[in-house]
Amino acid sequence: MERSLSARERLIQATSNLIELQGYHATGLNQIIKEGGAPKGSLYYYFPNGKEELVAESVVAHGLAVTDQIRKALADTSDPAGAVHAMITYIARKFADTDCVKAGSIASVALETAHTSDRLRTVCAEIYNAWQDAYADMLIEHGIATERAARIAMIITASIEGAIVLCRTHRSPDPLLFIAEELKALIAQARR
Amino acid sequence: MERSLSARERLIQATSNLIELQGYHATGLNQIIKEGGAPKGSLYYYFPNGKEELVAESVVAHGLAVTDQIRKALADTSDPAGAVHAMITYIARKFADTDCVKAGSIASVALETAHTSDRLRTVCAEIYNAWQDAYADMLIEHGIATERAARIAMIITASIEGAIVLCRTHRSPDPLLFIAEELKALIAQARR
DNA sequence: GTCTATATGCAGATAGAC
DNA sequence: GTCTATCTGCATATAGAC
Repeated sequence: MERSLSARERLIQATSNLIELQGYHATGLNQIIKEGGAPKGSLYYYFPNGKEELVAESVVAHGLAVTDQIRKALADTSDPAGAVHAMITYIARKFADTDCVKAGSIASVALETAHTSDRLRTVCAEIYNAWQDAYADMLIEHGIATERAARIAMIITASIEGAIVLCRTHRSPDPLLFIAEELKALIAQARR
Repeated sequence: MERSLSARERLIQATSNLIELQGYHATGLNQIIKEGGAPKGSLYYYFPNGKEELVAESVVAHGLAVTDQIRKALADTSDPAGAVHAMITYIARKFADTDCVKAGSIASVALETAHTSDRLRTVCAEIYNAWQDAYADMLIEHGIATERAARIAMIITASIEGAIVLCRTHRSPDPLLFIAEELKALIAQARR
């Protein structure tokens, strides 16, 4: 872990990394402080509400960073179908390059906490909305009607999150590559 | 829990229900035996390898039942796009009727165990393949080329699993209803 | 602000009576 | 085959020294 970051930042980073790899319940605070190079006292100093608060901040930080990446990947293109296709193949490559782990999903936190923590459920919902809005805005800019754009943005978000589940299960980037093709076809057809 | 089922069956049923609601790590064996009405001794008598074995059997049983439902829902139709649409709206209704919980997904087990249990990861992979094959067979029967059918079957599987994550996060069946529309459009277009 | 030692509880697993 | 009592370990969280 980078020593240049503050203890607080290191804890958030470590939390993001470990939770993406292992999930929410399987990741213990002892492991987080070890990986983040900070003692337990600091954790409860910066995050008085414990694990829920630490994970909430970590999901927000991660989610907003991904939102930026999505918006940048889709900006200034004349080919929305191709841009979405390129973005997903990029995710697939990153996934393959990290031993079939890192793809930027928050699905494990969303699934594991939706039923027990309203705070974490709401945080995940807001991040998903931000991602979906990024897709929808781009589609609307290219002439797709608002309601249709919202639906296509929804299937982009859902199929990426679902494909990441399949990629991890099969230990292969193929599910992401397959849905990239089909989403490209869907968007191209919607513009006619 | 039904007293007519054997203790073994009750344990498997209870495991399926609790894990769909809470996830893998959040569901304890003590809760499973309480809900299933069986003592811990019976659990380790029937499942000597403990939680991993119990959950593996439970995922297989659940997964095969869902495979049957998919195949039945798609059999004997002249309209593949409409059949997929109807099937997904049926899942959305069941989800809404169960306080936004039950939709038949195995994503939480898949995500939580992909990195730590090869047995559970493989079991989930086989179930996902069975679902995907059910979609692909139907599409091929209706004249879609084999490779395209495999890709569409993949996006059906991925977007349903992903939409269920979104549905649980937003506490709404809308994500499933939205992807049902778009998958219908995609399949209809592929047949032309 | 930083760190360690500890409290409390429940997890999965096992031993052994019946 | 069925059941209970118990083991060991790690979880989150806290108290308090420095």
